[in-house]
Amino acid sequence: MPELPEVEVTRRLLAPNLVGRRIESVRCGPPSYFFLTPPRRLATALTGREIRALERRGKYLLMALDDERSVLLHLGMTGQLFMAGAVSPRLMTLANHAEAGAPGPDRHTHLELEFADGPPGLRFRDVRKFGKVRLLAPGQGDARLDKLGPDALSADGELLFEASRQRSVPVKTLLLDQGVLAGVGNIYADEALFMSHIRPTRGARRVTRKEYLLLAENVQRVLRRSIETGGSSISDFIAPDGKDGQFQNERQVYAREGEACGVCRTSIVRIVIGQRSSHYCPSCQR
DNA sequence: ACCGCACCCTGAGCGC
DNA sequence: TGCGCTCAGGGTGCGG
Repeated sequence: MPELPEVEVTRRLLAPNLVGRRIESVRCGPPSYFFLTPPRRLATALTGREIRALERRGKYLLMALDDERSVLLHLGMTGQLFMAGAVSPRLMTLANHAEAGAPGPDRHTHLELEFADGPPGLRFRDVRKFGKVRLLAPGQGDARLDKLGPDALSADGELLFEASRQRSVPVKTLLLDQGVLAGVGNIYADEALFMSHIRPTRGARRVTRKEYLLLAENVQRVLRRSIETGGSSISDFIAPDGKDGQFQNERQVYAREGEACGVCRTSIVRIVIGQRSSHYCPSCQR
């Protein structure tokens, strides 16, 4: 689900619901791949704390607490952060399952926070458990964050060009490298390359400076547009208020294999690059 | 330093 | 209806 736009939409809708509120109780699911900090330790640390801020770094969220500790969150592929009771038109049972007195708690909801001032609480659900939660001590960094390149919302073509010179990978792979540019994922990489008329298979070194300048502009453009429309709700993403994003309706190539290119009517092609599906127009992108 | 690949996990959709 | 297969927007860790 979540690339930069979905994470940013999540942050913007969540922040007003969280900042300034005090955590009264915490419920964690069983220890799993999902918990980088053991759930019991996490629950103890969070209980009684007030949330001071919610920030985004690339596809990560950082929740700052009033004791100078913070919580690092990542949504993985299927993570959903939402306020309890949110009604999702597509995934109705999902958001309400735990609250609606359904038979037993939702086995995919791994973290639940209740607040001292009453409902709604916060829910973190993640079917595939590729998401992550980690408690950070005061001043403690995180190797994952340290490795991130500049944020993709301020993508810089000169930097992309520089980073591309010693790389032998396809340009698509370069765009997905979070150490080069933080926040671009599979959908927006394909879309930005289409907008820039660059074929995703082309070697990163074969892309010119001028093309990287255009590509950086289009990365910014497509990310901003997606944020405006609430992100892409293709399979799992719902916003914290339960609403669907709308950007999937504006996709030009992603998951449009066999459909006509909106510019030239050529059939969109799907191939695999670096174990990820990639989509492009063989006529518009060279 | 870089690259390709296996792997982490669960569910949906498809062909038979 | 059921089975087996493929696919899915994420990232890490390994060996070459």
